[in-house]
Amino acid sequence: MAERVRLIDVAREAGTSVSTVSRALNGSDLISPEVVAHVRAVAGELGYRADKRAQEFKLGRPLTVGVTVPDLTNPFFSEVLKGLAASARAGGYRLLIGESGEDPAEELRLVEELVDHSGALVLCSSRLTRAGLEKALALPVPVVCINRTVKNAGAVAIDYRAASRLLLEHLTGLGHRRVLYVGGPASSWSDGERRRTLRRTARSLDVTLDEMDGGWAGNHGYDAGPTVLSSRATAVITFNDLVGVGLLSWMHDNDVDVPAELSVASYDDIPIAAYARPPLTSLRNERARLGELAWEQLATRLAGNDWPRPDLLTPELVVRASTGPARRRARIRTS
Amino acid sequence: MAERVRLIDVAREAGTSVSTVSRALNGSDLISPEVVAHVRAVAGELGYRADKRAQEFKLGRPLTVGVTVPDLTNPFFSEVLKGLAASARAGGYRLLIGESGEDPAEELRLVEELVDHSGALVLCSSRLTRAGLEKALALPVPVVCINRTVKNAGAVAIDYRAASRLLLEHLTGLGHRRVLYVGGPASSWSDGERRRTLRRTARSLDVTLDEMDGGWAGNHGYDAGPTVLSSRATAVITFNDLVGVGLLSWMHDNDVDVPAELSVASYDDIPIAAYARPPLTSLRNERARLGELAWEQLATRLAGNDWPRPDLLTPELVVRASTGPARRRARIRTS
DNA sequence: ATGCGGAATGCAAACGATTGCAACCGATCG
DNA sequence: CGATCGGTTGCAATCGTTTGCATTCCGCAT
Repeated sequence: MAERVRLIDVAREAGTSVSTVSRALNGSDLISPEVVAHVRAVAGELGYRADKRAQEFKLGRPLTVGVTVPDLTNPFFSEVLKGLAASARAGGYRLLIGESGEDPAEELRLVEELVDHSGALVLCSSRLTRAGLEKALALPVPVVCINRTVKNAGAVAIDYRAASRLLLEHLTGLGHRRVLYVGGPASSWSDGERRRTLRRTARSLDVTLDEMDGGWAGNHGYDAGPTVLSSRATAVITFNDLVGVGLLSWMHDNDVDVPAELSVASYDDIPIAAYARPPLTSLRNERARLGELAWEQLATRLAGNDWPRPDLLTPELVVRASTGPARRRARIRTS
Repeated sequence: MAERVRLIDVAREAGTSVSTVSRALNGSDLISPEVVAHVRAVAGELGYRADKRAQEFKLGRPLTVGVTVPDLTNPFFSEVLKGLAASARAGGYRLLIGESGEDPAEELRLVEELVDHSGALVLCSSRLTRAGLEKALALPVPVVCINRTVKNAGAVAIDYRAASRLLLEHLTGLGHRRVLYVGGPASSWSDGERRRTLRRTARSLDVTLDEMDGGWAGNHGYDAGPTVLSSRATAVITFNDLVGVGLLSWMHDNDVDVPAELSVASYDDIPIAAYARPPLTSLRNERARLGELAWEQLATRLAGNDWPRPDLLTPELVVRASTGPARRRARIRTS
């Protein structure tokens, strides 16, 4: 923890003015090469580092992007952040990350705070209410939504219509006619989309779709076990892999044979899906790409152009051992 | 995206000077209550938001903490971040998060960048080389290390000595005399600590400890399967749960009965450990608390005091079905 | 009436950097 | 030999906010 060196210190030491130092360091062509070399040398010696706060303040544009995510520990969001961080960094921007804890009110507070420090906002799987979202979009910075489509803002999302179709076609192909969806958090837009598209596709495929409420974590899936077992569905689709793995775990504990007695499939294909027993059939999506695309939209906008059209990412079905042919008759077991 | 409102705009509209507006908004007692009310009203109407960049610049202290983590998608780090973010936020600070991708050189670059924007640094499970760390500590901001002890800096860590003892005592209690450790990333200080303390404890418990190199993710554990199986150990300790789950998965695929033929235990107890089959015996640690403590150290230091002594968090062994009595004789199977 | 004190307010100087413009230099040209 | 010019350099203003100090205004005591 040494003392902070300022431009004026370098100037004094180098025997020039601050303007000269500034120009030398920033590579202006108005300065003679020898002076540049000298100043650079002195600056290096003194360990000068520009005060970015002063710099950004003077230049007027914050090189920071504020990001909100519902939950940092969810692998889906971590990977989106990974992609976003890498792209933003390449573009000279940094990420200010805030976690809302799946709470719409907290997310709004977060947004208000982040905007004060950022030149742009990325809302990842925003749990904001309609009104909250309007408020966010009225802020004096560009906003991109990931996994939530809105007007007058950037938007990148998973193509849930395609996703749901892939899942249901896979299951009907295995002979399933009755499918249960174990839902996610009520405030999640993507849960809504999953339900909507599942319903619609189920209708067109002549599949009966049951729905139940769930959540986003492993325990939500585990706890759903009894209800799932007592339902008449032969296949289950869970909100995400964490829920799916939790459900598989309950089935294992209760000696339900997956997939012989029940098929389980899910969205997202996070790494552990492959290591679940049985390995979980899931929809792979390029989450990191989602972050990259969000940045691209933002970059376009920051360059002064209009918002590009929303990006939609089509997932890919990864079939594993958790799904199999529908059993022929009703389950005999008494739960 | 509206126009930016500045103090001077509010002042003009309210018919006062900027100083009055500033004082009114910041709650100085030098201003008459009516004026305060009026100014507040006008500011609200105009939608004034202070330019934090200018504010922090003027006040001279950056209210931002830079954090590096090796990998955002690792649940261990996510939870540390969660705890850190919450505490820092409560203290009026924000987090600037950077991901090094497990790469020491990249982490150093990251540190250099973060420090320009932050008033303090937290290095989470730093992969920095000794020299890199020295460099970081020489920076003009206070630095806290999580899971890596250093002098002249803040430090909070898991008590790996206690951790390793808990694991080995559990295993010896089950009759295991030969244990294999599947290691983590070479650049990880905590892997070094785990090895060191395991060796030491093994000696004192008269257990034979074998070691092999591994990594930090599920596939590292899965890939370690053949080597593990062909070893003479009856129990395995993995670097972390991700590796452990991967290993369990391989054992399942290859019909090795865990824990009858082989016991598996691990560090960290991330949520999925409980949902693995069999559920994984692991060491629970309060990762979020690690983040909170890091903040507390930082806060003490920022308040002008000396660094407090390092915090050590003692983990707790969660025994699950992946560990059991040692088998009596050498394995017969041919891998 | 004058002076004085306290409360409320405004003026102006910072913070550390960037940058338009003026000033300066030596050399070249008329 | 003085004016001019291109190439360097320094002066000073500026970004939006905070804050020490001066100023104003009031009432009240002398």
